[in-house]
Amino acid sequence: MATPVRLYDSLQQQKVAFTPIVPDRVGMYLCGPTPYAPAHIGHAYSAICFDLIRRALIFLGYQVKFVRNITDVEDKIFNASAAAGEDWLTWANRYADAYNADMRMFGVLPPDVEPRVSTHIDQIVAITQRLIERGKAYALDGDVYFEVASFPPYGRLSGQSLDDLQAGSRVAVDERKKSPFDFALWKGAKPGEPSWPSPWGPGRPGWHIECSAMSATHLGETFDIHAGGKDLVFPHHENEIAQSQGAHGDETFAHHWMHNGFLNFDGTKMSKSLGNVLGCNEIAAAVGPEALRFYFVSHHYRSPIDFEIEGPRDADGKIVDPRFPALEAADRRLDYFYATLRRIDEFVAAGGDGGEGALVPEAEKLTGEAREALADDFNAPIVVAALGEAAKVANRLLDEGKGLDKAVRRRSLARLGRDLRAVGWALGVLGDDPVRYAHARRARLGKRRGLDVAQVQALLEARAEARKAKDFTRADAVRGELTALGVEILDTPAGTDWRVVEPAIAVGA
RNA sequence: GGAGCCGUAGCCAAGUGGUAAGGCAGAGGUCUGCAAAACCUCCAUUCCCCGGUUCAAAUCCGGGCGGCUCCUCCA
Repeated sequence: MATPVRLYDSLQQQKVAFTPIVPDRVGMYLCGPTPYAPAHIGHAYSAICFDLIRRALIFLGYQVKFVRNITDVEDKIFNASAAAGEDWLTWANRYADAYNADMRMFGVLPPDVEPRVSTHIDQIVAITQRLIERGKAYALDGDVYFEVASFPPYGRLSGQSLDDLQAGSRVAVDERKKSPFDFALWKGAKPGEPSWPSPWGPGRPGWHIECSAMSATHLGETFDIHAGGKDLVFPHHENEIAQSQGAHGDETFAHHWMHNGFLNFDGTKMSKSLGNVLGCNEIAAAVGPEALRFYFVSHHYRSPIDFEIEGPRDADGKIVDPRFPALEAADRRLDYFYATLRRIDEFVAAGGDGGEGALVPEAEKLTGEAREALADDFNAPIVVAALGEAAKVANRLLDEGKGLDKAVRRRSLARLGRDLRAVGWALGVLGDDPVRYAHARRARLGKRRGLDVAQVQALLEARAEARKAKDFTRADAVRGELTALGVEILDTPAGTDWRVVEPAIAVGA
């Protein structure tokens, strides 16, 4: 049986007990991207937050069906592809593929179903028709609008009344509509835009209806969890509720709503107009994709997350060669975990896992602690702390073996290695091979430093010779040269290993 | 104008009624030819401020102050 979970439900605005519709199974829908440009780290944050929740549910024993859509019929796609003189669907597909490649890089599991608007037009037309039949929508000059007044609970999710919205409206009012808040389910075709036939003439879906249609198609009219970025609460999710319940009944649709916090830069939201949008690749090249993931899961998914950017500034105050201190710290911490795993692996490989039997008590705590923390609204930061404790125990066992039964020590370390990986999986980290990770990290940092590996090797050999000859003055001098290059020496009984450290951050005025 | 979030050590960050997790940085130590790594010890009588409720509050309530967001496309 799966571990009972408490989660924060944005509709009820409190932590509630999660009761799946079918025991031990979860149907989950996440609003996916509109692929018209390369993905930025805001996309990654949302995807990673809910990938974490999905993995945590699986870790806790649930069978999860995870649906994440691709909104491939949308103005932004039409505009961008038209400007480039390319077919809109080809354009959307290319960016959808790029999005998926980026998310894979960040350890996001592919969705079980990835529905696209372009292949669900029939379902969208059907649900629109049903809304008209039920008196919740009206056709108007080839468009179809949802009539907000027909759905009294409107505004419940975002905690606003229609009156409040009316008062502060900044929307350009379309006079034909019955209410300014009525929104389009179907938009009549405009010249040069793709369109599909419908009972109201050729046209295409409005923005919100696709999620109502696709969630019902793949998860049913009623399902467990609907998730998305906090920014989607209004109007997108509000409208989804109105459409779905309008079409299928008041008790239908998502049992729980979950929203992740915003991603900010130096305290301000990321937005294209501010020019502070950061691409996925830029981050991956700087600190490695897993460090970004580790940084994200070190924060609770509902908290806003802030990026610091530092670096020398040019005359206009714009940062050149941006650095991300927090992400670099995450990268170093990740390196600690992988180094610990590597030590464990080598120890177990050399002498076995000790077979069955008793363990040191600290070596069997991790999984239980992780389960408890994840079951309480997916508290990943607590899990990260528990991982740290487990790694510390492992390093201690590796350093100090005396006074301890040999088999107990081996078993404990083998267990810690397994549990670190199992719990790491739940967070989407520590899945790489430690040796490969170390090499990739060294290569990445070496590249950033412009390191000449042959030169490093030569210096390492020179130092080894000097040490062999007990010429420690010379050995230390060579190490000084290496340090200046950013190379850190790690002497071990097995030989000398090395790694690259990040350069100090120069903060410009 | 309406709605909401947030404010915990030098920094990052959990905790949301029972007496402040964890990480980074810092100090000391073990180990080491010396280092690095790893490990050990120390590092918030206190959670923006002021009132209130309570046996008990960082956590609940009221009032301030400060920061952010949504109401328009946005992950």
